[in-house]
Amino acid sequence: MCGRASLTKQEKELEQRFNASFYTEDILRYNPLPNFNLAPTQTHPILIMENGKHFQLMKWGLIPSWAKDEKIGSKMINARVEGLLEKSFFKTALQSRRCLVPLDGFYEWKTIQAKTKIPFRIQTTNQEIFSVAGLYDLWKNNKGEVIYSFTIITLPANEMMKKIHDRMPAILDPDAELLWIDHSLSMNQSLELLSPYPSELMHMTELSPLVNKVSANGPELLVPAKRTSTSNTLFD
DNA sequence: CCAGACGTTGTT
DNA sequence: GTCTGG
DNA sequence: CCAGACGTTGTT
DNA sequence: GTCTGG
Repeated sequence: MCGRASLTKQEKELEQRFNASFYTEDILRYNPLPNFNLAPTQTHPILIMENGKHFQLMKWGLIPSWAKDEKIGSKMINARVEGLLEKSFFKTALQSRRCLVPLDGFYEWKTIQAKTKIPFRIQTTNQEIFSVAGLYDLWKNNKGEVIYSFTIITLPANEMMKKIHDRMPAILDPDAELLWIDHSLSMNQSLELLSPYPSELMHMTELSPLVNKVSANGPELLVPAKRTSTSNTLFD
């Protein structure tokens, strides 16, 4: 699964990386970056291809347009790639509402025992911004305000990720990013772009439990955990 | 046809 | 909205 | 994902 | 235990 992430860069860096721009009013009203602890329901800049490439602020957790209540969104933070074509929940989004989720890391917790979990930060080896394949939708609340929301597609874990978890987010090869949000692709063509990112191009760092708290959000979260006597048995 | 669901994860 | 179940 | 709350009534 | 909030 993928339930927490980071994008520790500024808006300007994001604009340069994707050659796309923010809406000025979004930046004035919100201040989404940098974010050291992106959690479900929080607002994140998402890249879409509507009237040109631009970043749209969206809440993490897909709220389908027909939902009566936005609460469903906080559960719909991931979509398994294996089920995308079979589930009405996601199928229409896969057809016409694909998006890129820019991140520079994500967090996973390795379960040691029922009540013991250790957080890890996973990055690409170049430590740069990468894109995760996502889906989005628009939902109207009872005031008539439009709420954008997104979900992150997950794949079976690659060899590196298997050490801590059996799923991983669908990180896209940079060459596949623009295709993923291209409207001319069929659903099947878009699915062909999704494959586990190579273990050799990723690396992970054990963190302290500071990151557990959603309210914690600063560079101190990224400091690697001090090795302890239990650490040596983590991957048995 | 209509009615009702629509999701993932982890844990047991 | 769209799919599944009956 | 984890952390934290989980409720109703009447009165001001 | 289960749901909500972030």
